[in-house]
Amino acid sequence: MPRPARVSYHDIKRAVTSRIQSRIWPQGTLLPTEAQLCAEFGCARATVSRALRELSDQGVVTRKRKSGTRVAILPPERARLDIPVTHRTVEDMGAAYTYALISRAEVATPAWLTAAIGAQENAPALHLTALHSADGAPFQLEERWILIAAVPNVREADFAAITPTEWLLAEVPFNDAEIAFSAIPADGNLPSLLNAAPGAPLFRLERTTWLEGAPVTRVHMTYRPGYQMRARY
Amino acid sequence: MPRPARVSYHDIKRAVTSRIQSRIWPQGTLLPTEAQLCAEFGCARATVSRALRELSDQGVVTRKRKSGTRVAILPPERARLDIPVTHRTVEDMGAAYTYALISRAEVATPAWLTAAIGAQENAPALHLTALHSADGAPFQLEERWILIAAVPNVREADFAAITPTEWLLAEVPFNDAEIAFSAIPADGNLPSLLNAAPGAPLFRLERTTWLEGAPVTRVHMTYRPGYQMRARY
DNA sequence: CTGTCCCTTATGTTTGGACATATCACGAGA
DNA sequence: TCTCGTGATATGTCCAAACATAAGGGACAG
Repeated sequence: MPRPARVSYHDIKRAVTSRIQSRIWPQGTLLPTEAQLCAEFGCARATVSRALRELSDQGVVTRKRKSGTRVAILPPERARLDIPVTHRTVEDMGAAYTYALISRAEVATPAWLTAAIGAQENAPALHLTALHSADGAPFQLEERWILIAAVPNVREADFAAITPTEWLLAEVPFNDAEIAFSAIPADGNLPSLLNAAPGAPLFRLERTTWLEGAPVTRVHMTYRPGYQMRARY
Repeated sequence: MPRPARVSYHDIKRAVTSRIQSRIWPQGTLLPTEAQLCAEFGCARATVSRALRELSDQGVVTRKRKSGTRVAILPPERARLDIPVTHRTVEDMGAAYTYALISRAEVATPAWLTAAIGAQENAPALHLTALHSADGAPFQLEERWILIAAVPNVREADFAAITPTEWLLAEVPFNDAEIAFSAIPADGNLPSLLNAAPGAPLFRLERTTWLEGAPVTRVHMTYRPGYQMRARY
């Protein structure tokens, strides 16, 4: 098989993954050193290095100085999940997106929340609920707390005109976030707002974001009955 | 501010993210070219290039040949989710892990499945159900179909001794996978097996994997009531 | 036998240089 | 006016060389 005039790091990635998948290098195997590989492929060490670094980022191999590079044991099923803003999710389904603010109030952060995110007791927060709809049918209910200390100008934001998610993305940088997925029963005002049978299972995404270690906002996004969140990898 | 003798691509990443977060470069801004940046930081273009490439991988900036590098508009909320094998999930909770095979049978792939994953009609499959427990309490119910054509030696596998996930990870490479999360009601045998109230909301993860475009296996993993799947990013 | 020091080795990073390639912008020709 | 080329430009990739750094392993002393 003729090899291209110049060997790309893509070629090396392909060759290595192929040997791993065909069990030429079973899991746990120590693979040749960068120097050996670049001799084999006839390219610079930087090229091999980049290929192996990217495979390491993907979790296909693990690398350690001096020890060398090994085929990862139990590839840790790593999925990259893109969570677009609801606006886009709905439009990608080919539906018309509409948004309505349901409630807005300044409150003291509830105790369960301060404990969960590491905020000060009774820190003032803006509490919002909003409904995102697809073709007029309820799609997602958003319940959000924004810590006013973290974003003082949130008081001036007009959340009837722009969704909290989009306002925050535009106004507030954040370093760190945590998400959690769970299944919850439709209770409280969920059945009527999301057009669900009482007690019906609903998919919920919770996200908390921090800036420099200080909590900024927490959101609960509860989807309409039957919603599935998907990802490929 | 004194700068280190040699500038690392980490320094550049920090400097760039800092300018983005502090709104010196608001979203959509075209940032200086690599050549300009490496003049500013006093380093080689390859160093700037690596920094910007990694920021691009993280979704912080978007790059296009000739056009240049821009601060990403609406950073697409990209989460990397690590889904360890159940074995590890349970042990990471500090609980004792046990596993039991509940049923094993060769069946024709059900029609809804062939349609969903692109398999042949009535393709023979191995159908398994198994229960994963933490400290003796049901933790996750696994229901799996393995296409025998894709993995002929699955007939010899002893799934009483090893979990299907771990056997497959060790035996079968795969290129491509899709996962979906949803909330489902506890019905059928779920209430008794997972110790859930009938109709209670349960979190479910579905995963399908392919090898060279041919489906290999589909699994439904249903978690005990109240389970949350978490990720940081 | 055990702990310390040092040498070796494999990966990690930077450099300065070169060529490749996508694509924007502009100008000539239809 | 519109279309098609063509050059300029910013990113994409590769190279050869060098130094940095973590860590395994052996020599040596206690």
